[in-house]
Amino acid sequence: MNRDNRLSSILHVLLHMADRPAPATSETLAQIMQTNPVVVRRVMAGLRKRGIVRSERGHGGGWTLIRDPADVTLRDIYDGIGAPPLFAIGNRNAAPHCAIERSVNAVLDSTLKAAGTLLLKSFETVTLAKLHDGLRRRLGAPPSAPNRRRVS
Amino acid sequence: MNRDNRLSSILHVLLHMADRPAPATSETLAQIMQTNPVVVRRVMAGLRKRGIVRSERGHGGGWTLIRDPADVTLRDIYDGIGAPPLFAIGNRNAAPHCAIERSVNAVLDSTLKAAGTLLLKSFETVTLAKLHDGLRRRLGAPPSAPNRRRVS
DNA sequence: GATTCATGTAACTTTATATGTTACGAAATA
DNA sequence: TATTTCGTAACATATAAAGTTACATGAATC
Repeated sequence: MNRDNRLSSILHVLLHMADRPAPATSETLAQIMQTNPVVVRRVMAGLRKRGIVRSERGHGGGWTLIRDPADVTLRDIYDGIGAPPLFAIGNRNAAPHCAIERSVNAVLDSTLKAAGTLLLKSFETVTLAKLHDGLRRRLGAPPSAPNRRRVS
Repeated sequence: MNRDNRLSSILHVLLHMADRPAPATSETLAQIMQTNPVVVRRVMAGLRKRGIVRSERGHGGGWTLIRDPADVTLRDIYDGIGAPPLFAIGNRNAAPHCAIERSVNAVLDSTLKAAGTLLLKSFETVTLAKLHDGLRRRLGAPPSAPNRRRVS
């Protein structure tokens, strides 16, 4: 199975955006993500719908983070990319005829659902600001100030 | 991403095996799983290595559950199929050059790892016997007796 | 208003991986 | 020896993420 990397990719990009004067073009962000600008637009479109970023067209256009990094959680971003499946394992048939299989599926589903709920809860505790400050400490840099210019 | 259904499938098959006089051929189990006998052998091979089932060749051969269903947990079966990835989400690059990306990856990894550990712990609490009795209650059937003949 | 820049999005291609299939060898029983 | 059944390599198919191309839309600059 191919892993869905959008959450990881977009987190990375958003942290770069928090360190830059807005707006950043899809082209610029694509270089950071090491991918194609269309992939950037596709994934950012979901965040725009949830009011996390804004896009502007034409000269000087691009993408801008429009919410306070302290208010944006990993959960918000996860929802922004469409809340894709969390687990790589699952049931074969959604509604099997065999009663034994239905019973197995029910147990597995509820187990996974409980684990997923916990994971999403932990996503809620991680904000962009925390990540931002956390990595600054790792890098030995001074505490963050929003939107100060800084080289990638 | 394609979901890995082996855990679900094999659980289903093992519960059928617990209800049958052993051994059951790959052909028979394939019909229960609605798949190909080779797929059955492939997945059962992992369980054999961990001493959960035994295989015999030739006339009257097939697969036999050789551990007490009360001692076989979901975790054992998960390990038996090779402990495949639990999550459908993950990092893009294992070892990125960008420090920000490394930091993001580290946070995401540790979050997923913690969730995975909890999930595996819950797998350890589910045994074949519990599933077996649980579904009997659902079906209104009498309490289980090991290896009693029963139609699929 | 024409040109350039940048997003919006549909359509298609590529890639990865789980699953399915074919083929044939090895071992056990009748 | 013939039949049954597993063991396994090799190949085919299906699905979904990611990548790419193409072109339309809108905004800023000239």
